[in-house]
Amino acid sequence: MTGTWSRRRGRELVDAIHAAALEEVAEVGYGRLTMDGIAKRAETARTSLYRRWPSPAELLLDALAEAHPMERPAPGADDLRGDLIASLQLMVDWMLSPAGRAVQGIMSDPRRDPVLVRGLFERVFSAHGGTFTKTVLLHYARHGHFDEALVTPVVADIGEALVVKHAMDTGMPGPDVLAAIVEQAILPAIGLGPPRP
Amino acid sequence: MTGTWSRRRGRELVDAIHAAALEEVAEVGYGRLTMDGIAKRAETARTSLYRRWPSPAELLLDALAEAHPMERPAPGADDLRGDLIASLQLMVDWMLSPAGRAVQGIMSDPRRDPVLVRGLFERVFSAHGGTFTKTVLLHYARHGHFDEALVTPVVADIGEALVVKHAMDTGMPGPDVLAAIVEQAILPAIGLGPPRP
DNA sequence: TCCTTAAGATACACGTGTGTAGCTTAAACG
DNA sequence: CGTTTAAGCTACACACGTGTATCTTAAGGA
Repeated sequence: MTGTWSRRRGRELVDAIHAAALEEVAEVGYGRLTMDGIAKRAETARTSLYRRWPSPAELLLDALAEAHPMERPAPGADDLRGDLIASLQLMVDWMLSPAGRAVQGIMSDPRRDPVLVRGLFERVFSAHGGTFTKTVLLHYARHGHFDEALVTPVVADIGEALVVKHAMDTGMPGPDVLAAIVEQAILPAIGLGPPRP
Repeated sequence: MTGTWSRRRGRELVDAIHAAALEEVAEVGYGRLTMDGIAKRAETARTSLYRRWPSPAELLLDALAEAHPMERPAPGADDLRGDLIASLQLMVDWMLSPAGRAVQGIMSDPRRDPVLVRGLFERVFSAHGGTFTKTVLLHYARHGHFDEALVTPVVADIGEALVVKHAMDTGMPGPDVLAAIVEQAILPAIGLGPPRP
């Protein structure tokens, strides 16, 4: 164009394309993800994309593989309620991140690729010790705060499920809602809740 | 074409188009919903669609407006657990119906139309007395089984949230999972659960 | 039966995405 | 500095969806 100008190459370019792919899928959804859209967003030529990836799906998988992994909950010693809230806050933060929004875009598509989904589960979730609240719950159960047998698959999902539903219905839950979820749903399920004090 | 053949008209044709629209959005998602796709699935000409609707969104809204409404939970007198399971089963049935699958296709799209979503909420959900489990919970609370104040927005969402999450992760929950959700998550939240018997 | 309605079919110009080819030229490296 | 690499650009043929126009013809009512 006019005046001075620089041409991106290698890592720098690839990173820009990865970022563009994550933004694109978060905004338009996996269903509308196109090479063209990613290229335009990354301000590069479509041909540069085809030189490296054969399809938007492969490109996106690459982008997610290089995205920052989500933080892991680090439960303390004696604040189950606080640590549960913190772990849900971690989840909310991740859902708001580019990678998190991209994963939502993929997971919610009726035509989501099973292979891609399995890869996501293994890399993003399982590899990091399961769900957010589960880590915290198991920690406190093993430290004798309650019976570990109470942490069933259903109970381990309560927090995440309510956060996702709230995000779908009303938007991302704030700290007050997270506290309500912990107090009114999770803690009662392990026998430590407000009902019947 | 060859031999005898009939041409659909009026209601018959409109119904076929409606059905096609619901199937289409359930299969390809709201993001990939096109007049062309609906027309092909309904085995009619695209021009016949444009004569009645200006866009896939309007067509879909019409289709949902005419779809069978979901059944309402009918709580009995003395089986809270059973009635909660039944209400969740109702939800699962609805999610598997054409209209239910269509609504999922809409709700999960990053570019979902706020107007369309509000319309859905008012017509499909609110008009029928709120969420599935909430109806049952309020019924039993008002009959003195527990304090109505315990039925907070969060508590009223527990069942639905877990059903949706399970459907996303693993597929539609079976009766055993529904029972686990009721016993391990909903009942404890209103002080009637297994923990601390 | 005749006549009005509207479904079906075809065609069009347009826009957008695909995947490939070929060229130019900036960046990186010896 | 000169050479190699690969990013940027343009063009192409193709496929698909859009929205409109036009014509034929089956269906259903007067």
